[in-house]
Amino acid sequence: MKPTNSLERVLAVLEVFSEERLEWMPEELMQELGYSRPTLYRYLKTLKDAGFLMSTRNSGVTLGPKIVEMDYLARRSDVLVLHGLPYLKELTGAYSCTAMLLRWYGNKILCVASESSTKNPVSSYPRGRPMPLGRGAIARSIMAFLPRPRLLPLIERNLDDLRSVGLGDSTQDVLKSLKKVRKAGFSVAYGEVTPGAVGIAAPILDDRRYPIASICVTIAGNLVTGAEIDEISARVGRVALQIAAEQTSTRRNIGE
Amino acid sequence: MKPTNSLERVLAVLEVFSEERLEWMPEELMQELGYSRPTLYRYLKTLKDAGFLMSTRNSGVTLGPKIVEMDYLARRSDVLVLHGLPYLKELTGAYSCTAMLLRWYGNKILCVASESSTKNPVSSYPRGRPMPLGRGAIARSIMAFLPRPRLLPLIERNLDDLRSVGLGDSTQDVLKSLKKVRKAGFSVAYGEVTPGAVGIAAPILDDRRYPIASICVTIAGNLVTGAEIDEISARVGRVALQIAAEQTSTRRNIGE
DNA sequence: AGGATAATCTCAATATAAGAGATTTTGCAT
DNA sequence: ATGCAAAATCTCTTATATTGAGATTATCCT
Repeated sequence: MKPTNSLERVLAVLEVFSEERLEWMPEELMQELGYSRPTLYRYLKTLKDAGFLMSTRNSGVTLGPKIVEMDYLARRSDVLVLHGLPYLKELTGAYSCTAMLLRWYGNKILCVASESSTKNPVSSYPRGRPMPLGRGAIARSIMAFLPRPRLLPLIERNLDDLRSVGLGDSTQDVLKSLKKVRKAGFSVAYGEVTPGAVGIAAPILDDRRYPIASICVTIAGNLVTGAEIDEISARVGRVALQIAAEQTSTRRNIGE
Repeated sequence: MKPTNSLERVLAVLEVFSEERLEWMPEELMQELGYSRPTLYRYLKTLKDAGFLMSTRNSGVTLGPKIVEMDYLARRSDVLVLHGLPYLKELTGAYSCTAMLLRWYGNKILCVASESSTKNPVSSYPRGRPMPLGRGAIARSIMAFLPRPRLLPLIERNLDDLRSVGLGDSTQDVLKSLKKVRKAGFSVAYGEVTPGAVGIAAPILDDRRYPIASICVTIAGNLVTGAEIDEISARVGRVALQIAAEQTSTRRNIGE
């Protein structure tokens, strides 16, 4: 995805920030993005004036306060979060666990809401943190419902991980495993992302049965029996359906 | 600030989202921003592809998942948050209260971190929520340290609010009240923002004594005596100085 | 299936981004 | 304070990308 117009080139500046690289110097950005000095500084000025970036002491730049403000608004406008939160609370009320809501966007799985009822959660992905694609119940719950052409390249790219968690050796085997998940409607993983943690996830599908998100309960493995996992799985699956139902019914009356 | 180039015009699309208006229809955006149909749709496509916006099922747009992801990164790169959080925990550990860290940017006071040690906090501004400028200990703690030319228009614009909380009837009176705050180094407010809540705030100044942020403790009024408020005030003031000392960062002010 | 609404495309006119290099401003040490 | 080096901005021309009216296609909803 190389930028083709100036709009995308400005936005590309924001794309370079990552967990590994939270601060950039102008020189580095020129290098990384291939922009000339005046151009880069023009972009930076625009982004800083809008609050998307701010300068640091050592003349570097980091993400700015406008982002913070917009995330607050995003929390309030995301129907998935709004509808889902009560269910997360319900689940954390029922079990000593962490319950999360994760969106499937681009090629990422992104946590958008997270609730915990345990002091030291075995695994707590906070809002905004992307999840790995190749391992864990969440990834599988989503992949299982992706259309083949979308799915295949993902499997190829993550085959090593998928193999290591026992999904199968070949693409075909993985597809077979995913078919089972599809049939069950949920997915369970034992310590794939965090050692000792059991993850139970169910996809949230839109009216075309395309996965838009996943709901997941993470619980310490030594706290639950197999029967309990079955019980929780069924419950998570039910909740996923309920959230999905509420999503598709969000219609608006025309004519305001 | 009317957009002068295409970069600012794209970003202006993101500016229209507010707590009152979380979702926009393309038609409305054309109207509001004055862009032609193809242009608006081009912008929307760019912003959606980058994840800054997403479409809703009624063909409207809302803020998208990229925002969520970037806020996660922003939390990890903001030295104010990183240095400040332990102090917030210290304060919520010592008192049954809410402790917050708020940035001064543009003409806004924006909460960037918030911790509570009480079940039902009397007032809990979450991260990302802007604070009113005319009332409350926080606003005053910052205004007291603004240079005159920057301060005067702010006072004029919020004179009604400032008057109603007893800061003075004229601009001159308000200036006098703020001078006292400046001398004390902190500010206390009784139920100005939330009825029954006492707010105690101290500014975080950069090396030029320009306010970049404020730290605030909010506590239920019926929980504290006057003496305790004095104690907390001194403590909040000390913490503000400590955080300021640790700031190796933001020297420049953003969004002038 | 059909009508209405939403989104995209075409293409000419024109405004406007980009960059090399000079210049100014700022940061920092003495 | 003073001066030096690094950082940021400016100038100005060229060429290119952006724009919008209107037509066209895709999508939604009954």
